Amino acid sequence: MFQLDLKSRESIYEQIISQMKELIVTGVLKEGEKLPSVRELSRILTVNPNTVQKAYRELERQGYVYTVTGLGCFAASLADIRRDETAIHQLTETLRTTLRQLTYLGFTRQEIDALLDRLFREDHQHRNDTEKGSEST
Amino acid sequence: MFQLDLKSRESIYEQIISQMKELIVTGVLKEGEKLPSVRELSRILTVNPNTVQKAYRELERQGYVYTVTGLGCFAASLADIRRDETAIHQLTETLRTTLRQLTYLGFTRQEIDALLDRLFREDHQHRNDTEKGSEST
Amino acid sequence: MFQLDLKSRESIYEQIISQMKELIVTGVLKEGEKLPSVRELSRILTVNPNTVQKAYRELERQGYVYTVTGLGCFAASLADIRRDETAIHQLTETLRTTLRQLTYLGFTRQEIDALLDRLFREDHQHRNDTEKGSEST
Amino acid sequence: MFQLDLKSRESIYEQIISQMKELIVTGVLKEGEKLPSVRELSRILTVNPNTVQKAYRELERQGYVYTVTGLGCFAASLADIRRDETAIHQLTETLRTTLRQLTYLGFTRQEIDALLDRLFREDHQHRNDTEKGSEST
DNA sequence: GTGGTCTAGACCACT
DNA sequence: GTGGTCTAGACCACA
Repeated sequence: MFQLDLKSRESIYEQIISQMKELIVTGVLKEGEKLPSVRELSRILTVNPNTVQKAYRELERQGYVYTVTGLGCFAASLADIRRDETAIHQLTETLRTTLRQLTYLGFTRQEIDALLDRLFREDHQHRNDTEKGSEST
Repeated sequence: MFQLDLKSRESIYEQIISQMKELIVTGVLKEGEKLPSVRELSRILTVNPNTVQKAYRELERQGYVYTVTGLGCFAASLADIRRDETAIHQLTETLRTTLRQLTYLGFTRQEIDALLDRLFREDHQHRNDTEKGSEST
Repeated sequence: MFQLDLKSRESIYEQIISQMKELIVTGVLKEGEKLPSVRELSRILTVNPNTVQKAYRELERQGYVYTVTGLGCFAASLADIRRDETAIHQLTETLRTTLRQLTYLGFTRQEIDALLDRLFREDHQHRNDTEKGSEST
Repeated sequence: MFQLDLKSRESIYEQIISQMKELIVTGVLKEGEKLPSVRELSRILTVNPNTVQKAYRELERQGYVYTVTGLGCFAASLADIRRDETAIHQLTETLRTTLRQLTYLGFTRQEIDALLDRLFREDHQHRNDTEKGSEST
């Protein structure tokens, strides 16, 4: 379910955040569904509960989950999440920087468009594979 | 010449790296041209010399500059830089992740294409402004 | 009758307390009238009986209800409740802090007065709506 | 400089946040001025560095300070802070609840207005005292 | 020196 | 059981 890379530059709690976001936003975790408890996930990943706690707290702050003390942590509604302008703005800026650097490396507009097309096709393929994988589970 | 933003989450040495890359790859610093010395640049930017030193070392590792002991640091050739498959691969992966996250947030292929178009136009504008600015200097 | 919001940061027993207070103090629950039993309310709200129990105990401690062993929990008299200097003092202190923080954020006395006026009007509207709603029930 | 109340219902890191906000927003800590380092403040308050760290991180997230790794934490500009709509919204909601509860306790609009007037006068007095205090330091 | 992350283990309030 | 806070002490990257 989770793939932690301890050697990655991305810190553990950030990896938990981004992977949990993916589970929620792809619908694997549906609205109102309970996330594993802090202690449970910390056991599964063999990391400290505080690390999971930090990730969950940030997910709540960003509106991806909501917390009920004594009950647990639950996935928020996709409609709410998608209204998150901050996330969109950050992604746009990343995109801007990446495109600019590609042009610096000599890529033409046409080459970049071709690259994007390839990525879209691969992503589409990836999603189909994932869906088939989750169906069979 | 340089714009450091202390409030940015990007560390200072990373800002030096990306701005120096931009100067080289846009041709402001031509092949073989000498970069300011570590001490000089650290004085100009009022940052710690160690910080500039770290940026220069990383630029050399990535092939953007080469160091001649006793003489200083010089811009590498654009042809060499652009042959750097590692950089291209990393940018492609960043692009892939960013596009995927945008689709997660509900963006359609059409909306993403429109966004890319906007970014290209803004970047074109940006480069024109920069060129005019450097001409007058 | 009750509106629990699990997503709220306010804990469930606190939500029960404040809503029960509102029912008593607005006269929906009249002096001496019996509150639903702990078990009954916990079933209605689908929350843990301990949670309702905790809310009732706190309401009694604050003088809003009184318990007759074996019979249940009853609304106290408004006259008694309103003589509660502790509640008034706490609200005054909350008010003081809130007003001060608004001035910190740059609000002038005039802007705060305008804000208060708006809140009074909205509250008046709210109460009219609620009364109509309870009449039809 | 700081007054921590370990018995308070407000947690330590929240007390640090609110008191640091007050120092910034009242101008005791001016824009760009350095806050005490995490370790230093933790020593002063005899609390764990992690607790101070948590408070600083939240202050940064809310835009009251900005962080430069390796240099420290600095007060942000008042102009930026005052554009924080979230804080204003939360204070407005607190105000709404408080006013409503006062009316529940039998307060008339006139009595509440008189109370507000008293609080404004006391707060004005309080601020004059504080300014004199900081002048003499 | 600075902030940032992580572990280990404790205690609390809420359900 | 749940999440939330706190301590003690370690290690890392950055300036």
